[in-house]
Amino acid sequence: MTVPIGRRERKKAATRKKIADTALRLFLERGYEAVGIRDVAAEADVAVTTLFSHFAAKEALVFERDDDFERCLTRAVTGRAPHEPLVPALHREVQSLVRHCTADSALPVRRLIDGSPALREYEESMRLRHAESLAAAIAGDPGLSKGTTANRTIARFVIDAYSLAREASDPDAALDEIFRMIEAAWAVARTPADTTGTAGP
Amino acid sequence: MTVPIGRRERKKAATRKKIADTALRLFLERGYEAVGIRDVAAEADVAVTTLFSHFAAKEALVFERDDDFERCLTRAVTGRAPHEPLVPALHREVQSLVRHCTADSALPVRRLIDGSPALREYEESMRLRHAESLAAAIAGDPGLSKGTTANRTIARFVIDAYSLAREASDPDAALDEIFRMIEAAWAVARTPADTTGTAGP
DNA sequence: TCCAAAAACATAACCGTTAGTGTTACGATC
DNA sequence: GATCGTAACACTAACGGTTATGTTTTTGGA
Repeated sequence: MTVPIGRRERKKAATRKKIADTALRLFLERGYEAVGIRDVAAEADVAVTTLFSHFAAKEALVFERDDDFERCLTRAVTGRAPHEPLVPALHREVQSLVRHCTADSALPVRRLIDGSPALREYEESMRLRHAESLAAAIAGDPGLSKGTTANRTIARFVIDAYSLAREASDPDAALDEIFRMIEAAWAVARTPADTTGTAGP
Repeated sequence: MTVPIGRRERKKAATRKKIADTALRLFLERGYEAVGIRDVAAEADVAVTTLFSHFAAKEALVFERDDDFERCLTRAVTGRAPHEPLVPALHREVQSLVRHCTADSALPVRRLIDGSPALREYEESMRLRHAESLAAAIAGDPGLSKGTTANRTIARFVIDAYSLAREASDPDAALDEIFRMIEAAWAVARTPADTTGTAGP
């Protein structure tokens, strides 16, 4: 009843993990492009079709923990203290995410990704999906209603902040600056009913 | 001296055009994924290798005129009137680009792109490159020096504006709103020397 | 115990892309 | 105008990611 995880799901998870671990190890050892899907499958002792039943593409083998990213972001919106303003909450969360991925322990994987165009491209297209769900989370917050365009725009800007800060020489400083810009942008985003220009009576 | 285009270059351009035209026609007729590279090559009466010597990838067959996009953007920066502020110039240019691609004549191609994940992904990764060269153009302007981070950030925001406005139900209105946000963001971006916070004397 | 669903499997193919290896047509040079 | 280097093109064959097809094994529950 509680969490009756049966043998079946446990085995499935184990297989998935074994594939991911094996793949990452091989990629780090020999380089991403130098390792074929068939190599990974053989080393993990599974069939190629099994591998693809767990992972949608070769690139996905590297981004195992990536729904985490999405969850962290949306939770920063939906789970923040009542009346806490949106942008600072996102700032904190993105800061934590950037620090997490610029940490020394994550360096080998980062180098792996940066070294392969295919992986970089894949990552960017993931970010777009993340931006969409972030926009949805913002849209779902009754406290702040600024209109669809404003929500989606801010969501994109936040994702940009993550990706730009990561590449900067001083990620923390860059992130501060970008979020100052985002704060200003959010401040002037208009509410749905406000269809007038900038003029007042 | 002037533009001595020889037969060779003319033939090359003709081959390229024939391939692109054939590809687009087939894609529109049967759908992008339903047409293989070998189909295009056969119909254009060239070898597969020839096709790939003109186009880096299958997706590139659809985005023939895409350096235009990049050129328009950078020219909007480098070629604007002296002392004309940056953001409005970019606004005008992006507006023109959005209108161009939401025009009725471009609709079939847009549907083609939106209908294929591969094409959407390819387009987005192009946009990233465009953002980089836009950032470079901004960085190259002696009139405005706000620092690398600010430049790259604004460049990304502008690209976002294009991509978000295109998908909006009212592209013009959405673009106006987004550029109001960008204007605000640009206004608070700090100059390279300015390492202080928000405080004044 | 037996059944239906789920998971893993094996094989073979499809498709984009590239390497290797010529062959032709052009433009420049003498 | 004959020669020569080279850019463009062609053909074959392969490589690597991905998918279709159909089969066998494992598992949870009736």
